[in-house]
Amino acid sequence: MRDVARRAGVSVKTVSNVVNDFPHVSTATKSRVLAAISELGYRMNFSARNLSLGRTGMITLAVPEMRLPYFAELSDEVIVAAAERGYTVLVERTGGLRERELEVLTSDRRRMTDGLIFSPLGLRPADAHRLEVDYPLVLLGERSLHGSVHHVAMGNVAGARAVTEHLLERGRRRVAVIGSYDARGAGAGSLRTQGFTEALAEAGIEHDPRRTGEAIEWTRATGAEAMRRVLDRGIGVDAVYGLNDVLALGAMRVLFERGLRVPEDVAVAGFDDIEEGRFSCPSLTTVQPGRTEIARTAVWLLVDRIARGEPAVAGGRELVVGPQIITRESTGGAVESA
Amino acid sequence: MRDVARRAGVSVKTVSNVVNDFPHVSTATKSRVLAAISELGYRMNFSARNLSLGRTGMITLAVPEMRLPYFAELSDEVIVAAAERGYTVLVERTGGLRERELEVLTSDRRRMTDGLIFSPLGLRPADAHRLEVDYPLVLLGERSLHGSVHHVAMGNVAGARAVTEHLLERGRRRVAVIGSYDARGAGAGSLRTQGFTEALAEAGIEHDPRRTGEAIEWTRATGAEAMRRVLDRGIGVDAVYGLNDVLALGAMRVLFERGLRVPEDVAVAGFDDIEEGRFSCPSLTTVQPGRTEIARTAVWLLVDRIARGEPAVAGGRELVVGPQIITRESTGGAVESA
DNA sequence: TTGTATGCGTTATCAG
DNA sequence: CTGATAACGCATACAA
Repeated sequence: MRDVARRAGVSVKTVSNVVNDFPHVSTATKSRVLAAISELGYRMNFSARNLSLGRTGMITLAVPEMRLPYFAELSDEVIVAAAERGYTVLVERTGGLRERELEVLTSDRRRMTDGLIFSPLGLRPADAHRLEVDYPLVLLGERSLHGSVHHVAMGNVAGARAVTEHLLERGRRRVAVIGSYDARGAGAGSLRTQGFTEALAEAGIEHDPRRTGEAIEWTRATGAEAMRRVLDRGIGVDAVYGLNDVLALGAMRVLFERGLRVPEDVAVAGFDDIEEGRFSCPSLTTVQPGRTEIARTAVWLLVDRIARGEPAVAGGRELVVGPQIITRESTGGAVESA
Repeated sequence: MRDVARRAGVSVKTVSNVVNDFPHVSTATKSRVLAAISELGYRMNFSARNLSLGRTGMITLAVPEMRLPYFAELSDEVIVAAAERGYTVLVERTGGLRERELEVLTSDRRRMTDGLIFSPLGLRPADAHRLEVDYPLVLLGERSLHGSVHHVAMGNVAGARAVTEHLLERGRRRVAVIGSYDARGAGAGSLRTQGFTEALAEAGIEHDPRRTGEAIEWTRATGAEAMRRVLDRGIGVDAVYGLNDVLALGAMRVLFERGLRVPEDVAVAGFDDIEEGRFSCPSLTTVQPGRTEIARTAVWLLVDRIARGEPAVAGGRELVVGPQIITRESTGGAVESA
């Protein structure tokens, strides 16, 4: 930049003004500077700018794994939303492990960016105080672990309720649930289980715990295993609710292997509305949690907080995005959209 | 850091030495400095370090879209491999658009990181010279667009050949191909088409172009559309080769809708070995391109080049990772592993 | 082994 | 509207 200044016969400050498109620059000097810039092939040094500005124009997105379709699709949305606001996204992979999640919150690497959008999975309620960080933070995806942190939640309970009710309306009474009870009590698992339980209770149905297939990780493989365990107990099942779509798809795979027809013998529903479920055979009834809105809202909240330089621990807002049930072939096709 | 130095009664330099774990520091002063650091809650400023060092410890990964399972799984692997080498990954989303891809190569944002791992999709051979950049660059996934750039390729032709031969060995003769011919000639599409064509030719079979379903984008939806077009031409089809797995799964969905059984009526195979194909109904025969090895190799090549500060345009190496065919239910189950 | 001085490339301040 | 100069926080000679 100094070279450019010399070549254009102006000061460094003026070059900076031109580069940053500041208002008070005469057209003449501006074009002279621009000429010098292109002649010298000058490119700005971001590290220097970051140091001077105290900001980096990057935000961190911390998710369990990219290979989980929900997080892949979410990341896409976050990256797009961030780009709209002029931010680039640094991805941290936690594997859903509590250790790694705590590490991300305090790591040095995190400090390279202006803020964090964090989708915790392994964190327990007892870890809530660890979320009182001194940088902009927005939590994603489940119930607030800590009231003072911005948080964009999905309607886990409502969605789970609605989809369970849908199964019951289809005349199913022996509904298996695939996933984890998540005894920690704050995660999506327990909330979705809660919605499921509530719907059953309301219909006067008692859930037989033998129809619960637990799964710590939420993958197709663990969903399949959980489904096998339930079926192997020899208890009748006429519907399966997967706590998310990949679990449901894993379960569906096992039903296929055992020669059970979906939805004739067993209806299947999931949660997340990943694209895969629109093309599975049969296509999967699910809950659309409002992923796009969640991502956009999270980015906006974070960028706002960054812009106004607020301390992160001040008045966190909890925004809940409404879920929408999408009925497809796996429960017998469209009936209603609640 | 100055505060820490003052508090510990040493110089800034000494603090820096401690933080960076330099050898020649006495244990006494070291512990005194560490104490001061924790008392003051000091954290290093990365922007400053980056400015001084001229490196950032970040690399950029440019992919079309995260929601495409292949790239989601690839990203996961790259992130893990980068972490092993102490690097963090910044994700750029190109959408597979040529414009965006060219932009990524020269953008200011790119300059925030030490190097680029780039999976081009829209770039044409004519754009090859645009790859002569002055920073460490590693290309991913297809044939070399430019000889002087490091490049990790998969065995597209060999894999496509093998999987087509597998279909032919199963007695199929009317094989449809779903995807794009990619007339630009350098992309995975044309290479995989080439392998397909070669295998047919070797078996003395002439490919009827009416059995080609083109698709610019490679998604489940475009795969389904392409399959529909082929079937609607009324020409017989006893096998389908999707140029990648999501295309094949989209095609399989259409076969399902039309009441065609897989593999009895129509055998189906894909390319990529995404996890989804292991759990689809039926499970999908495919080509495992060596994703993990590709990601690891790319990261190592890039980090090496960064470490030794070589100009990017010097002697690019092309490494080809061998593909492996994986036979599953969609072609009638395991027969051989080539 | 540790301190001092200087540079990294930008932005901000405050004159002019 | 523009220029000189001081931060920004750390690393790296080189000196002690």
